[in-house]
Amino acid sequence: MLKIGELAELAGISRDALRFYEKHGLLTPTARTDSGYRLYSKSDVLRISFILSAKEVGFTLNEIHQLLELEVTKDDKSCQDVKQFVDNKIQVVNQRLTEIKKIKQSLQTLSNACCGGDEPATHCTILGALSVQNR
Amino acid sequence: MLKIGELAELAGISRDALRFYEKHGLLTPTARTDSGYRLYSKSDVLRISFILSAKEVGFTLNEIHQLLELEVTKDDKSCQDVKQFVDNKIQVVNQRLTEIKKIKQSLQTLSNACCGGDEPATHCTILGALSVQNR
DNA sequence: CTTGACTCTGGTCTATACTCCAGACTTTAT
DNA sequence: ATAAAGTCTGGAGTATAGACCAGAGTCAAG
Repeated sequence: MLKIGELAELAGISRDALRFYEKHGLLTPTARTDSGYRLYSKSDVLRISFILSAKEVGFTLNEIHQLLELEVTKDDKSCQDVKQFVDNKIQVVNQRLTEIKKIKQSLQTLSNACCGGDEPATHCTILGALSVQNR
Repeated sequence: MLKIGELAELAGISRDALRFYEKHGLLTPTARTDSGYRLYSKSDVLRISFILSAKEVGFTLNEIHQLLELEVTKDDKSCQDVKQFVDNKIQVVNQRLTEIKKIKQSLQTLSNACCGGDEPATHCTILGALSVQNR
């Protein structure tokens, strides 16, 4: 079991952020010491890593909450509901995937066009690379 | 040339958002009418679409600004600088790509495990699907 | 030539996602 | 045993990304 500072360091975020997530129902420590210190288990570590991954790619804490909520409420829901919700999210993720690939493509094009040498970058036209192929 | 309302509708955002982007140096309309109305050109449309794509996948307006800044400052910079900056961003994008693929994988696993029928979703264990394979 | 829709600037307000105290208690190291 | 480091709760403050509003000017249609 990890104390808050240890998990914070492991996850690369602040203690305050962990308390913030707890306050908003995203991650409740598995246990507390008698003196009230938060204790995080292995599964808490996995959970926080999911939260951070999801955040990284642009989900809001609210959306992440909904995703995690599924676990808690699944007994009260039909398979149908869960599947629908999840398939919906998959669509969102797919869209995001498409966008990010485009952006990568743009940056790659720019990088390739750019010789990398010492001279001014006048002909390394980023907007040519960036905007043309979006949407 | 488009007026602000027209571009707003086209891009699917608010007029206020467009003014906000302008205020923060992301998108200055190509021209103004004599009376001060903003006029947006075709390239402004491309630019806004890039901004929105980038935002969609989790870049902050600040990061987007940096990306677009490249275009403006490229004459003062060496190819080397530009290439370095861009290659750096590509790394970030790659990371994001990895994260989002993991999340998609997780959701997909969950969706597959879920029969989609009428019964309670007890065995559609999202955390099993979600957390195990992250990071 | 007026009415309604649109735009302007400037300002205040809001939600999200934290960060940063303060004051008190707990744990750890020497 | 005591000092330093860590943790607790509660509350205030901050940055981002806009939304919303007021009062005034502009434009297009009938």
